[in-house]
Amino acid sequence: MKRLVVIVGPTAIGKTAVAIRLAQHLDTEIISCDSRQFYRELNIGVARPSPEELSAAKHHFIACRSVSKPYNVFEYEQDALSVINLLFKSHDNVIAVGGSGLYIDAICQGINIMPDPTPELRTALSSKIKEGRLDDLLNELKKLDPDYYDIVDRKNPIRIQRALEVIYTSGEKYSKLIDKTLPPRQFKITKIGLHCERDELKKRIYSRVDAMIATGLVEEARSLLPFRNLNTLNTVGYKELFYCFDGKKRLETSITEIKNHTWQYAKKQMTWLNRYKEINWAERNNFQNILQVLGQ
RNA sequence: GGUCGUUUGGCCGAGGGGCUAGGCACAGGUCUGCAAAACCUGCUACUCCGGUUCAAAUCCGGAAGCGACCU
Repeated sequence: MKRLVVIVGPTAIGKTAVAIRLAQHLDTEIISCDSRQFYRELNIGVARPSPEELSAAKHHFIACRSVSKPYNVFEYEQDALSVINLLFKSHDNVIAVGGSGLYIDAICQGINIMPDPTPELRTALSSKIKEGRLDDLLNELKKLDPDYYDIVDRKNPIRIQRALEVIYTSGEKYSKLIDKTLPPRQFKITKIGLHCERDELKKRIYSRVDAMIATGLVEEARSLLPFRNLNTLNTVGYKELFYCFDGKKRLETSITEIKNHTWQYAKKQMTWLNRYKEINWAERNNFQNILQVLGQ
């Protein structure tokens, strides 16, 4: 049976290096599972693999999109799956690597099919939220889909909006649509979680941020200023610098914030990883251990 | 040395006799199409000493720190 090796772990732990080494070892290619590395305009700030790294092993879904044409999980899942299946025609193993939990789940478990809302509907709903009429939307949701109303995070506007978008465009209950069991994948999945000590990861994050600044993150961010209102630019490493360009913050402050926010991001990634019961943990440096897990 | 002002949690900051804003940071958590996003929970401080009061972070007196001005 074909096998997808999924390498996960918090940001800056060294997933890229492990994935490349493993790709070379298994003579295969890499599917990136990083929701920010999709975008060609984002490079330094999202720690995109270097040209050397990219040529050391074939990567898919790196810099394949523009920030002005964002991906969504469903579209990504479709695309990723077809690439994976294509690769399985000539390879026994394919590697997936990345830090975006939702996207990893989409690859591993799939995601229910739901219709896309029209931009008009989306705008209409989000402007209601901006006007502070979340309660109206909640009442609407309560009426249209009481089951989801019961379980939804009622303080999270994005969740409410999403549910209503789906309900309005599909004419069905959101809770019904997400309830459908997804067919299992036709390939084996082995998840490997990279681990290291907390303080070490923190240090790695901090010094990676310093390295990003040294290699031109500020200039990269400045060039993206025209896109600052796009959601894809609501990203650690850029948003902090935008405030700095406004003169609202000093560069030093922004850099510290990037470090802190990246660390917080890493912690949130861990809470996502905690749901993977079947994960195989390995120390970040222990490649032999990874090979063992894979039975190599 | 004198006068005036100021002193609130790790940081910023509002309030101003009883019910202790808020933000950031930090810690923990949630997650089925914007996910490096969004959201939730926790974190009860008012410089010190004395006084007034049933009750003081809040009023009064003093001390200390800080700031401005004066000599």
